[in-house]
Amino acid sequence: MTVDGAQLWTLNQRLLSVVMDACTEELADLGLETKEFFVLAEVAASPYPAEIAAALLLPKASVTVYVRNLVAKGFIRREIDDADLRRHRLVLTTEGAEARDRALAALAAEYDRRLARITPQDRSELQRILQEMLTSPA
Amino acid sequence: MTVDGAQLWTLNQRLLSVVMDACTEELADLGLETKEFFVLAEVAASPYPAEIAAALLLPKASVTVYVRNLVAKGFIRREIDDADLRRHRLVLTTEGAEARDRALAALAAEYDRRLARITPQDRSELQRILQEMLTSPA
DNA sequence: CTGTATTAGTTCCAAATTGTACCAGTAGGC
DNA sequence: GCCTACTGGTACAATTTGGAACTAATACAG
Repeated sequence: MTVDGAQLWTLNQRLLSVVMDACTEELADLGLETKEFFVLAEVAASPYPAEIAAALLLPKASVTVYVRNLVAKGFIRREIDDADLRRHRLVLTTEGAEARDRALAALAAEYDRRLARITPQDRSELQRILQEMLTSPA
Repeated sequence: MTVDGAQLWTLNQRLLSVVMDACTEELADLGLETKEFFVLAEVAASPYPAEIAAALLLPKASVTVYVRNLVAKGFIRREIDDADLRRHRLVLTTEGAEARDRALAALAAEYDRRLARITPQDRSELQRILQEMLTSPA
């Protein structure tokens, strides 16, 4: 079971990498770097930089950079939080929401596509292991 | 379905990040940086730097760096490939194989543990979506 | 009120990452 | 053989990333 866990983890990891890599160009067309996209996609759920950093396990300093870029590109706006003047409440612009939705759609499409396209062995292995893991919870 | 694909991707992505993050310290105890671990775990399947770069979607220059570190730590050895003198055939040392196995075990344990521990909503959502995706292939 | 501790966000700069240019070796045409 | 095109790996420079120190604002004890 330990070995299977490792295989599962590896396969899953690889699948996500491949999907992300395949979408990099599409994201670039939308004007988004990979990391910027992660931040953009998180803004609605976590409207403050500190929250984003915690949610995405990114250093605060990095979030500062990505937020700056996203603001410069017009995808988000900073507003001062009246309740706490230290906070920068982040707001999606119309363009930002649209770019995010397109990006997520591209990612989802690629994910589905790849799952059907990875090596048959890898795929059935992934399916078997996920199934097993999900049907016999610890 | 597009939305679900995006949710699935996001949840999965987050789960893997959290697992990796949780294991970082354990890997460090084994003497491994995260990226180095990826390379170490790939050596058996892809014994040449160029193969590793292709498999892990890493730049060749980065693989050079990680391989150098792994060699310095005594986890792998470079051998010249008699059939092609440009190639560096990479060989796991005993210590390397052991470190890799320990690292994979740690990762697997953490993965199982986290799957049982993420937010109940997140978890059932993940389960539902994965199930759906896997039982109705495109 | 003050004083102390904590938090949000940024800046600074060292460290990690990676694009590009490079050299060595291989493959194949002629 | 020679020449050209290509591949494997590395080195160096330029960019990106992130730890630590910093400033501003809040919280809350006394």
